[in-house]
Amino acid sequence: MYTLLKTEGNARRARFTTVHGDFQTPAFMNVATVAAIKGGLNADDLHDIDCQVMLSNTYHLHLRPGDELIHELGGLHKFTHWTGPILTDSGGFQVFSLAKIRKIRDEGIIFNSHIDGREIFMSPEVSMQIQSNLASTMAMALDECIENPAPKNYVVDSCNRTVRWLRRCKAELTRLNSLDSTINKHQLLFGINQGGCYEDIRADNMREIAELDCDGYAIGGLAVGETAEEMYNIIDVVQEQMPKDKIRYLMGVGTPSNIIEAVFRGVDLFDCVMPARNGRHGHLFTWDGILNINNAKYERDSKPIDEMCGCPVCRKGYSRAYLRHLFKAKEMLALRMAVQHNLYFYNSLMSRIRTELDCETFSSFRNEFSHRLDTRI
RNA sequence: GUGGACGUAGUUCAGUUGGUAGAGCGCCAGAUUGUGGUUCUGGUUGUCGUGGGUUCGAGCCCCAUCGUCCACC
Repeated sequence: MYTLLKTEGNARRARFTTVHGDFQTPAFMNVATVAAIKGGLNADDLHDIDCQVMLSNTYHLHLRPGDELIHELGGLHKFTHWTGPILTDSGGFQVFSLAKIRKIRDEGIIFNSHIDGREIFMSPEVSMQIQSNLASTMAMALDECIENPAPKNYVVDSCNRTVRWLRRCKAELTRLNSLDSTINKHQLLFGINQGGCYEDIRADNMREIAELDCDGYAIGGLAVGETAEEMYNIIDVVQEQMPKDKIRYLMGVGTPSNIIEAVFRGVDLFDCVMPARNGRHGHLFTWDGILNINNAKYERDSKPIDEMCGCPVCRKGYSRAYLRHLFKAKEMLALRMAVQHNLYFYNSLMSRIRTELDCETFSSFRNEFSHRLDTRI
């Protein structure tokens, strides 16, 4: 349940209530694709970095270890020891990211496994069955994420198909939630808006899926090739058509600046691999901008990554010089510390945004930080 | 002492019959948006041990010398 607490312009401050506890929005979901945060963080570590929501992936967990196995072991919460809310992505993004190995039909998607090449069929019903087995808090509808730019007639056909899939997802999830064997009988369903960079298709699509009364709505298919300005424009167009009383999730976005700009435009929820992936490559987020810890200038730097940061790494005073050494030595501790820092930074960025909204000072915060946080130092 | 092998980029080593000195690693940077821990893209690096000689031209051939290593005395 979405409870709006405050607004500032289009920006929204709210609380989202689930069977696995509440979380405060705007929020960032920490990505654990295969039920693990890459970099070696477990559920206890997630608490230490102020994570509110964990995100896992239907496609990846279906392939390995298998959703039926996770169901047998009591669902993702028991499996991972994470007790808070979990959102599962539907597998739709893999149509985009693994595009070389798939066929899309009206019935569903045919993948070849990136692990062993075997053929996998993913229909809206199958995706819901997998996510029901995983017993996540929130399930995503199966969609097709279209690359930008794409021909208009293809985008129209694809969006129509994604809407038909959403109806099937909703019917199937209603059925699954009523079964005795289902672990989470209150699993929520989020519909996904698509439409590439075409304003009219985006708006029509959003109006159409809003009528289906989902538990939340996502904007998909952004940050996949278009400019930031095009992305912000699409968010402006879509949010006009989004229900005011439902949570809004911008999928796969983004940089700190992208997030601030999207919150400004009315988005509540985010996820992105950037803090984890870039962290693994030594790019660390700070309140002064982004630093690359591999750079020679940090060789003798005894300061923490960010003196303003309260993460488990900075709080204890581990130095930039030490982090740089760990990266150069290719120690796994480097990955762990970098990911802890970056995810904490993202979670604390969201916390800061919520505080600014509570105090009605978000727009001045945006003016001061939106550009700065994405700058390289 | 005698015989032999080897000295080329920070490092390990290629380098054809004598014809504009190369690679891997490292180093220095950049990229990354519903995941790429081993990924991708660029860039930097030379008294070819030293000194002579032959040659139009030498990392390569010849002489000397220094150094390292091996074998035998």
